[in-house]
Amino acid sequence: MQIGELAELSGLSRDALRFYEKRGLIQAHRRPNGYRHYPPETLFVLDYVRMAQRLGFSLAEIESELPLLARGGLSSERAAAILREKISMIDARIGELGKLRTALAERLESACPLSLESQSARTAM
Amino acid sequence: MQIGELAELSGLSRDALRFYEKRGLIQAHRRPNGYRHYPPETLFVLDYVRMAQRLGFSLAEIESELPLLARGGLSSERAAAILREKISMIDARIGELGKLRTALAERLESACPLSLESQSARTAM
DNA sequence: CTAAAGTGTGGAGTGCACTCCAGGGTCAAG
DNA sequence: CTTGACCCTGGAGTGCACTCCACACTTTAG
Repeated sequence: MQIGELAELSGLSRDALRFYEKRGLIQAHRRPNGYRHYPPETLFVLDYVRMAQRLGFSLAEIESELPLLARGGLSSERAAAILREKISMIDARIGELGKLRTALAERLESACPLSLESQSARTAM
Repeated sequence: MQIGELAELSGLSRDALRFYEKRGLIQAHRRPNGYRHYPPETLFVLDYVRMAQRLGFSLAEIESELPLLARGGLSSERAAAILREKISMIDARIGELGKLRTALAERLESACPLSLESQSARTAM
């Protein structure tokens, strides 16, 4: 697969893909003519990157774990530790979202969903 | 409360607070000497802003709903609709996090948590 | 009265994650 | 053999969310 196709399938721009390659998030083989050639798994890597990114992780954070997970650079225990840490970060984030959801839902159920000034100190929203 | 105290209590910089004011996220009264004066509720607004932001909403998105929620600019129905929309966005996000969590947990339980290339197409991570 | 700490403004600078562009090579179709 | 679609590189530009700075005024402590 060359860059145009990958761009289309992944929904990312060619420039973004080249940028990700520079940062080490994805890799490409080169054809004799210099064109990049991607294995199909690259799509899964990109899916993961995009999802993690949408959930608030920076490319730097994604970068630091992805090679470990995808290309097995380290020991199993180390990788497992990273996974566990990541999972607890996700749990924390889910918890926060739940809190925010509750706050919004309460406000929605209350007679008057407006005005923060008047309701003052009861909820953080 | 003046800006220094608010900065300390909220964990934001004075510059960030002045920036938020320019954008309309918070408001300050002015003392005769020109100093900003904040009512204590500002802390709740800032809590909300920070939480929403950490969860991936841009200031522009937060901005567009906050005045409605906090200062009651529109009708109740409109505000309620915005709240409902926001809640469903949150639900969607929680769902995505759950999927990501499952994918990571599966990988953790599998004998070899490493290598994406070798596992290929089963999970997107 | 002076020094230090706090506040004001406007504007330039920063880091991130791209995006766009100029100038140029490659390849398949007609 | 030309035309159009695709690809390459390096570097400049963009939008967001701040952050830093210079210079000036105010307030508080000694």
